[in-house]
Amino acid sequence: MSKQAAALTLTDLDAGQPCCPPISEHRIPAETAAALAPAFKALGDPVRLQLMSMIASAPDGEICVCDLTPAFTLSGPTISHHLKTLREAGLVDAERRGTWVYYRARPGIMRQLASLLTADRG
Amino acid sequence: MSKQAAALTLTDLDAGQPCCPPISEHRIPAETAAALAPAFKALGDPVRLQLMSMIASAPDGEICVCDLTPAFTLSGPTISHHLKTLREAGLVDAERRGTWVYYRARPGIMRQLASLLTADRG
DNA sequence: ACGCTGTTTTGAGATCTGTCAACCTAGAGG
DNA sequence: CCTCTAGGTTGACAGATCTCAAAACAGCGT
Repeated sequence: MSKQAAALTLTDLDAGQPCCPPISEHRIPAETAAALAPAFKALGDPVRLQLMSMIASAPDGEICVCDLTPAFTLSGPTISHHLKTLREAGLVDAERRGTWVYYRARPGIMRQLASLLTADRG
Repeated sequence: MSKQAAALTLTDLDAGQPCCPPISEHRIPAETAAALAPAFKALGDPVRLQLMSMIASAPDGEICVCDLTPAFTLSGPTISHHLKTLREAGLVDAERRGTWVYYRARPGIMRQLASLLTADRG
């Protein structure tokens, strides 16, 4: 990294909606890049991208860790670590209900990442 | 990488257009995740995200490295390294014309990444 | 209280990443 | 051929990341 000044945090991105025009229209300032990069970084691992997909496409909007773990040939702690990374990136929320923990996607940030990549011109 | 079976490569993603529905609609298979994750990973660094933004928003569709480097307080080799990462992720193309090297965004992959994140429901 | 199952945390090791200094290559212009 | 500038490559180092085993924590049963 480097030194960022004002520091937009990732949770800020959930509140305001448009955040910024597509990168094909305007250069994003350094602070915006610093705020958004961690979200892309979190999606930059095959396991996490697949986890994110499973969570986002869950029929009830949420999915149990017990349904996520057996989909991979990875240990429980490793899946838990990746889920924590997605959580800290602000991409998902977790809720414990009794024995099981359920994960749910946060649509706001995903929408912002998508709009950032969407080119409105050629 | 590792050992994936069919192995979609990143350059494949440029050809076919829709590649896959949004992750909020269907789980993406492991091969798709493995193919797309490197692109997200490349965007997961603040410097590269800003570089990508500068390239994608360049007025003539392309921008000289000599215009990119002075925008950062980083050494030339470091910028060159990040540009190589973006190149290998299939996000940009480079062309040398005389003394200077020009970078240009590849719209296909960006569009696919965006559509992957775009939720059509909820 | 005890044990059992699901999930997270901790600790450790191997690999990867961001950065720079030093060096190399490509082209322009004498 | 020589020199100058624009970029890229190599080597090295500190710090981050991925993974697992072991331990800890949280609830549910009995």
